[in-house]
Amino acid sequence: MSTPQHAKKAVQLAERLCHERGVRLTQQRRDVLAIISASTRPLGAYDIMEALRAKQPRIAPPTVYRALDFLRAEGLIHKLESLHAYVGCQHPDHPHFSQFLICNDCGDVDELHSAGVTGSLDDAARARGFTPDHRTIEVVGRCARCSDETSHTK
Amino acid sequence: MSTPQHAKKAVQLAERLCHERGVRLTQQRRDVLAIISASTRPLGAYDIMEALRAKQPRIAPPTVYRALDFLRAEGLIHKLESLHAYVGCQHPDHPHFSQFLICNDCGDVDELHSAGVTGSLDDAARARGFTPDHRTIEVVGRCARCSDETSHTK
DNA sequence: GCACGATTGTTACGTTATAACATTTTGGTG
DNA sequence: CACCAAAATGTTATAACGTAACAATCGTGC
Repeated sequence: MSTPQHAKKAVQLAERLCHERGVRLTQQRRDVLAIISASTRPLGAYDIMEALRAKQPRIAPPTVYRALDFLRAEGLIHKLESLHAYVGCQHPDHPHFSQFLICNDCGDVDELHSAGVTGSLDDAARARGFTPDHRTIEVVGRCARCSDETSHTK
Repeated sequence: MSTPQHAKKAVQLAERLCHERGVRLTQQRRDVLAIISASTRPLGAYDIMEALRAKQPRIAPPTVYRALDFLRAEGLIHKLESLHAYVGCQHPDHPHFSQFLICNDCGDVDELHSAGVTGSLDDAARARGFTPDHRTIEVVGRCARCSDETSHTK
């Protein structure tokens, strides 16, 4: 799912989107996005900082968090609250609400965009007079691949 | 919503449930539950520790986290991942999946139990071959009361 | 009483995140 | 081009959240 090619594509798409939006995808931000996009797993901020240090040995936490804030604001990455970790967005080119399936076994994350989930949640919220702004929807469990592995006798 | 009476009732109910389940609601655990139940707001672990120190000045973090772990395992409290904070459970007497509405303005939290939300989320997950275990569903926005306040001219 | 598991105490540390202020870079304007 | 203002980054320090590891104590059943 996440390969060097995938990372390159993600960065190229981000370049285009940021240009269209009149915001600056600086080298730092590009680097952070590339690191996240190249990973098959969610990365913590300090993991990202480690990776950045290959290029810039003196990087400090605020630099990383600022890049993460920017990328999140532009919808280029998502934060998984239940893991304190970050993943690339699968569809950064249009606004959407996501749900995440996080596998306990292999650590892989799948990003969903179920209109039914968002709809029923927003309905339930509005029934209480609540106006939704940001949604955090994460499911921890076991992915299809890992379920298959254990259903076969090893 | 959360008053001293409410806190007392929550503790009494917890007493009964723990007794039925054959687990021990010790003084520490009772104190932590009482502190959380008496608050109108989600409390961080260190907030709780501060409150405990009124009785026991030498409390350290592990003590608090152990009590929180117990109370969560028994379904007596919930953790709000997006706030790193804890709230009392509204319906500890039967197992359920919750969704939380978190007001950006006043900080109040409302606990929902929408079968529609859980159902559509689990459906979406299973459609990907994913087996759900634990769910984190939190909505940040503006509650009814705070919306009312600003719609009236001040 | 005593043996055992459960609970709590204690010390130290790991991880995640931000405040505050200095410096540099960038893009527009005269 | 030189200058300015805003944006971005650097830097230092610290806040906030959470756990590992081991010792001491408590509680219950035998």
